[in-house]
Amino acid sequence: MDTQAHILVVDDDREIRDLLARFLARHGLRVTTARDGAEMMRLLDERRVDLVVLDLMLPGEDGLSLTRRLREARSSLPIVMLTAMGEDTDRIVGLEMGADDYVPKPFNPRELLARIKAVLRRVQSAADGPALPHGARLRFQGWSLDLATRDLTSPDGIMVALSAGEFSLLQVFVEHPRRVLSRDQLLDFARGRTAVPFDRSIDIQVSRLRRRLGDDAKDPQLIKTVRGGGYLFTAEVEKA
Amino acid sequence: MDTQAHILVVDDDREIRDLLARFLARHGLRVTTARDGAEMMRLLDERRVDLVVLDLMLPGEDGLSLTRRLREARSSLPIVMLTAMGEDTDRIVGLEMGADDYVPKPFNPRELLARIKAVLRRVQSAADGPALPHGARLRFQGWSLDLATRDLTSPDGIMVALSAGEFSLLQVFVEHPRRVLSRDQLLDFARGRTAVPFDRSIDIQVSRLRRRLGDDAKDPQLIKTVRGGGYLFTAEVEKA
DNA sequence: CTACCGCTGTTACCATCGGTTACCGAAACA
DNA sequence: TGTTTCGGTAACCGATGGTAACAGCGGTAG
Repeated sequence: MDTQAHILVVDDDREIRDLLARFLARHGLRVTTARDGAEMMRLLDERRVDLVVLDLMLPGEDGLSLTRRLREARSSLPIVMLTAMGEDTDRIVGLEMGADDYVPKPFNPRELLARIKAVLRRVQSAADGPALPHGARLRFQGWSLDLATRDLTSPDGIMVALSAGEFSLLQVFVEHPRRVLSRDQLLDFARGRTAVPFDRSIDIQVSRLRRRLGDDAKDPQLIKTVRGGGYLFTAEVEKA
Repeated sequence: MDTQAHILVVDDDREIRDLLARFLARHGLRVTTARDGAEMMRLLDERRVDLVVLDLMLPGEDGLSLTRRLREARSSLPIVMLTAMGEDTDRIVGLEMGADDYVPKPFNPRELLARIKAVLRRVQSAADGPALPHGARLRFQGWSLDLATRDLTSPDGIMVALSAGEFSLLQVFVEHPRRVLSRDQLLDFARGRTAVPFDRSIDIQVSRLRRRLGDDAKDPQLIKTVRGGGYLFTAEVEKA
């Protein structure tokens, strides 16, 4: 990870959350915590997350069900599961798990850290995991974006060249359409960093992206400005 | 593992097959499953398989008998056996029959993975690397690359000479298409070394490879630059 | 042994990208 | 209406990437 990897720890036990947050942060990871599945889902929507540490036993929806839902929604997001030691659970975990790895409780934080790093390394090293499927194109208002080849095609069929920064910003927009994204969120998703005090870099990139898309800031069709709030990608996005 | 090892899982329980297929695939292995001995034999005939995970209890011919037959037919093929818990006799017999390792049920997937990897390591260090399949040609955007003879043929049928370094870089690209590869990964895969501080050697080799492929860095069709990330081979690669 | 040649990495120079600063106009506020 | 705050973008500059030129190395021919 060129920047700090961002770990989301989901556990209902406050002590464990705090312990892990401190321990992992001390070892160079960015950590956010969530109490339950609902909070996890909300955070995943708002921040770029590189890996989830998920407790199997949670109030409300349990870890297994959440794992299944995550696999459907964000198939490639790595999951490390925390399981209680009983044989029953072990069996269930063994059978149902779609997690990338798991660690039995009570666990040694160092072991958890090692497994997190191993999973991150694996995900990052291209040796496994299928590539993006061919022709996984997204369409919006006549435009067409291929996430695998990073090609953008205009409504009249002309290929438009995007710089890396423009592409990643557009990717964030098409993956979160029709909702207001704050500058902080955009910076987090697109660049994996947080804003410094007078940070205008997102404004600039939005301006440049609008130009590529032929969008006029004074009468925007695709990217609307929400004063005091952020930006809004107004088009409907469909997979094709 | 320079290429993905291919594991054949033989078990009559569908849940276990699916669980293992997903778990092992997540950990960098290629997985095929079979329901019984007959299907296993058919698959072994059709594909290169590096290791078999074999359930002892199977409908029809049982695991022990299959192991014996495998040892006669394909003596060196590694076998990891799944045995019902507590049946000491089975384990002993299994090992005597020639399984390389066994894992008692109910098993911990991680333990199975560890044993599979251990066995693969063992056999791989014994006999290094299987030979390339003869005449395995890869095609992408009209180009054709023969991994065995290291010949590259252009869309108009002209043979293009590649230096050793250009070939190995191209090989890395065609084996990992449609994903962003960092300079570190490319250097690691293609040269087996890690980058030193101001290392530009990959940039240079990419530039030279682009020239061979007639690709323009300013409007690349095959190898795209991802600023701050690495390079991306955009073509779809098919085996022919 | 020597001269030559092709391959690979280093150096150096230039183009492009992306973030910062600065300035301006528009919107919100008083 | 005057003031303040926010957002758009031109202009600038450091960082990143492309590649020509060169140097070192090993292989090969004479």
